[in-house]
Amino acid sequence: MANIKDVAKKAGVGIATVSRVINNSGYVKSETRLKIEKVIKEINYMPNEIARSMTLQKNNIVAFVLPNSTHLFFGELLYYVEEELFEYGYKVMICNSSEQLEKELVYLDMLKNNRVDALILLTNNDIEKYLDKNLRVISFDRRFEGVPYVASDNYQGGVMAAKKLLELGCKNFMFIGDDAQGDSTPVITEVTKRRIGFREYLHSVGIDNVVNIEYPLGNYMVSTEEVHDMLTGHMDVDGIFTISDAVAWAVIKELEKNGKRVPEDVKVIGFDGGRSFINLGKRITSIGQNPQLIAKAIGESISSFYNKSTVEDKIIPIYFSEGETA
Amino acid sequence: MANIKDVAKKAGVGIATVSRVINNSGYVKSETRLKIEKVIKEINYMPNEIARSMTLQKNNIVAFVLPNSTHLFFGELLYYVEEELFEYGYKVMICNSSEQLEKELVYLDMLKNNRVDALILLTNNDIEKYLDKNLRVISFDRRFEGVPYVASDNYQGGVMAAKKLLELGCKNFMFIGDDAQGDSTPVITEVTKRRIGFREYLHSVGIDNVVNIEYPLGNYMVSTEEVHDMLTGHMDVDGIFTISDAVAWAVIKELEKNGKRVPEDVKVIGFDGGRSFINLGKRITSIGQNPQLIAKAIGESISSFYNKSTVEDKIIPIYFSEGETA
DNA sequence: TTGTAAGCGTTATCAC
DNA sequence: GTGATAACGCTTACAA
Repeated sequence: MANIKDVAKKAGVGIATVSRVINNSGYVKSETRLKIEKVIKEINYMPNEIARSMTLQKNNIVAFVLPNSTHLFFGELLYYVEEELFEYGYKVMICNSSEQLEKELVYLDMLKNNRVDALILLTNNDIEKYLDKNLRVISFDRRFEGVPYVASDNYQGGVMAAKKLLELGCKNFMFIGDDAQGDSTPVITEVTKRRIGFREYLHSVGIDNVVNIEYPLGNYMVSTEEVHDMLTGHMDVDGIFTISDAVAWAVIKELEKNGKRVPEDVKVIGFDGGRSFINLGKRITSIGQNPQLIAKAIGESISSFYNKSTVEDKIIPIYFSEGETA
Repeated sequence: MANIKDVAKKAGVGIATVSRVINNSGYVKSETRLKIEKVIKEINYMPNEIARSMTLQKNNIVAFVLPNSTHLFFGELLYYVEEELFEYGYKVMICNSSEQLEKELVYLDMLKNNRVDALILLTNNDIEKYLDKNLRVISFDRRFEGVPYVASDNYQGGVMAAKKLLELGCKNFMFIGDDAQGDSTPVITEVTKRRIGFREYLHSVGIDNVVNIEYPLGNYMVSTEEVHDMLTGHMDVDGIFTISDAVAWAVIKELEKNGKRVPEDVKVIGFDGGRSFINLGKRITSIGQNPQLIAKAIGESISSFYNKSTVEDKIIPIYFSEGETA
């Protein structure tokens, strides 16, 4: 493979001049430039990016660590993050951690190794002790001391769901979502705020008997049996808010199996935006997260690492997504 | 950040010795090794991977170029590819090309740039003229002259679907899938073999009046209107084989809208494995592709680039996936 | 404007 | 066993 020396020799110039031409930097007589460009084409020269990273101490690669890219919402987010960062000239390395701290740490090391310029971290693990504030890490949906984060406005999402169910005349409420209460190391994720917003709003209008279902953190899907157990003894609820559309869907199926009509008898609101479930026959009413806006925020944050001294936290608005289940 | 020189100085040895310790290569007195390891821990040294890539001319990054990672099957494939290559020590860079040749070429350049060691290419574009056989490219589901490929046994998949529908007593057959016949540059993808296998098997048992529906290549989903048009005038068919589960699902919905019962009146077999549609209420009967096996094959091929002179093409077996639509 | 040379942090060759 | 030193291919002072 041809290198910069070959070009310089063949064009009868120094390598510095070739470098100036490639990078459009400094002064080059247009005559010389033309000659060099001709040679570059002739011998089909391409600058070696590894060598470039070496000198520049930057490789324009960002790693996105997430539990599982086949999860509906995460997959969408990955898609938009890649699209957005591409505009900035960054390439995205993907890491499906399967929630394993060990695999997450491998990528954290890659950041320290200079193999990637920044890390987007989407995790429920207790990774705090491995992070420090001068690492270029963006956290999504989770707060770590000193690490900039991006999150949807989960609290308002909860409030919005509560308001909507009230508006529709519901009387008996239920929230279903994962939580860390049962864990040995309790972690407060941003996601928890969906529950908090929901319950606090209901509390503010004098409703306190909300049925609260919690299952272990990080289970992105629930099984039929689990849903069955969750609903057992609570067949009187008529307004359910779930932590995700995937869970909402499972709940709706179980309700219908038990002879309940959705939304006539029970109204169900999910979370994420209902997009991925369009083909399910019934479109889920949902609080929508906007992966495109989130990706944009992440892109800005990453580019801020190199342009600003501080990177701001960002809260992304959610929206109400009309559907057929509430 | 500490480098190898710092370690050497602090340990009172040469950098070559440190390098030997890090890489476990060559002879090092165990006493010296201990001393060096101690220093490495003390100053928290990590070898700079960019520099290493520089000398080794290898960076252990593979780019996976695919149309869209949110497509159900592609997303699964991406997941397993990442998992499999991780075992080999490779990291995966993702590129959603959105079918744009332009974006695919950016990644092809990265391969020539040394930014990635190999490329996994999943495309319907006419990228042939940009490829050459000494590039480390693996193609999935598409054959390019001189480029090793991995594909499911699409032909047998078509045969399997035909046999099954016959076995179930179907008389009037239909195939729905994309194809390049209408394109300016006709491209034969491996996927086309699903159609060929299906039709050839039916032909071999004397059935030639198979209704053949084709739509433009690369549309991974079809709209309600398109499906409506496809079925118009063909309400007598009772055995349908579609190019993907996503299309199968759209077809089933349209059939039911027209008062047909599936599978009682019409039997439908999709392609991909029906996994992603488990929650749809009805599980699609399907010819399954095994993303895990495919990923394994891709991993082997990529590692062969560095160990063998030739990389073999690989055809991955498909399987029949029992469902409720045939 | 242009070229020489130092430096980026490794690995690997080759004397000692 | 070990340590200089030459690559690897680029960017960027600094000198000319």
